[in-house]
Amino acid sequence: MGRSPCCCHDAGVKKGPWTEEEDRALVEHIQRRGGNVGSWRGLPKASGLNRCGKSCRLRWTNYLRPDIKRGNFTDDEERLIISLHAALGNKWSTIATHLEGRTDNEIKNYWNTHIRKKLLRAGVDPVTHQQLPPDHGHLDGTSSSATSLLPESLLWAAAAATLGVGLDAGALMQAQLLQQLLHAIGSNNDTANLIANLAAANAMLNSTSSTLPNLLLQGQMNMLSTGANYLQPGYLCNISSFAEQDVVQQRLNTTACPGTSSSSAAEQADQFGDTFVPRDVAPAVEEFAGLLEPMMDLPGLCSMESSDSFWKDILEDSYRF
DNA sequence: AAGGGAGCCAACCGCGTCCAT
DNA sequence: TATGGACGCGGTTGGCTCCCT
Repeated sequence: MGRSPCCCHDAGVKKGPWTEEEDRALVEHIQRRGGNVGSWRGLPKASGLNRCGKSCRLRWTNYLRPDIKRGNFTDDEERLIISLHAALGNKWSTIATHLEGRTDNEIKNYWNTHIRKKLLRAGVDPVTHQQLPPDHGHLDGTSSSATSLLPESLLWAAAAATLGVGLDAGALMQAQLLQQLLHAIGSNNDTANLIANLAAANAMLNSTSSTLPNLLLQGQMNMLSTGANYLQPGYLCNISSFAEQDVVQQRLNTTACPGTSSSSAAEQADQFGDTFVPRDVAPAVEEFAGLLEPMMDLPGLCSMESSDSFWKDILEDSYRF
């Protein structure tokens, strides 16, 4: 399967920055064809451009396409990129499909020039998304308490290992969303981290690419609280509206004294009934439960008896909260 | 004002994959 | 099944701009 010589190697084919005339010629040509490019290889000749077809494709997809979003990345977009990168790695084109109007090249550049440095400053390895060793030179000399409280790398690695093969990116996003929520839950006494992680989770929920309705989150948390039973139910109440300011405040008040909640854990667990999962979304919740079912197999990945077992760590951390 | 370093980003390069034959 | 053309992707480069000295 030999690689065909690219037309870019032809003598006389123009390289480098595109001129306005070239842009106009490319756009007009594609518009004349009703947006249907056809063959990129044949495009330069058909449009009268002295460019390689590859170069034309790149110019169109990265710059001239009408649906490209201009301007700075929003905080929500940034968090979504980080979450997706944690789940997918350097799959820029896949990540780009989750951000409307953003190109893979743009995301890749933004990652390399902004996010990467930001993560390093926060003491997070931008490749593995794990906490860097304490002796790593943080620019601000601090580390994120939320990220250090939960065994996130284990959680995510196990979740990814379990979900990654059989499920699509939407399911992966849901697993990552769960991670964000666990972060939020784990960020006791750290309002900034709590809100940041809730916002990240909320951004994922509101993402146009999210494959599941927001309400399904309730099903997810219900399953986790009753099925896996590794988090105290009190923390999970009404989690879908968690990011609302008043609820955040309520959460902060509650977590200030975790043991002094007015209602018992059992009473709070009851709230996961019809109150929080309305009957009209029950079929959707069921569907989502099916998607997340592989996560229920997570304990099987490592022994409960093992001293470094995954679930044991989770349990210990959750009870500490 | 000028020079140099750093940051940014559009564009290029080459490999992997898909698909038609 | 093998082959080769075409496309798409991720890594890299190079030139422009900004900022600092």
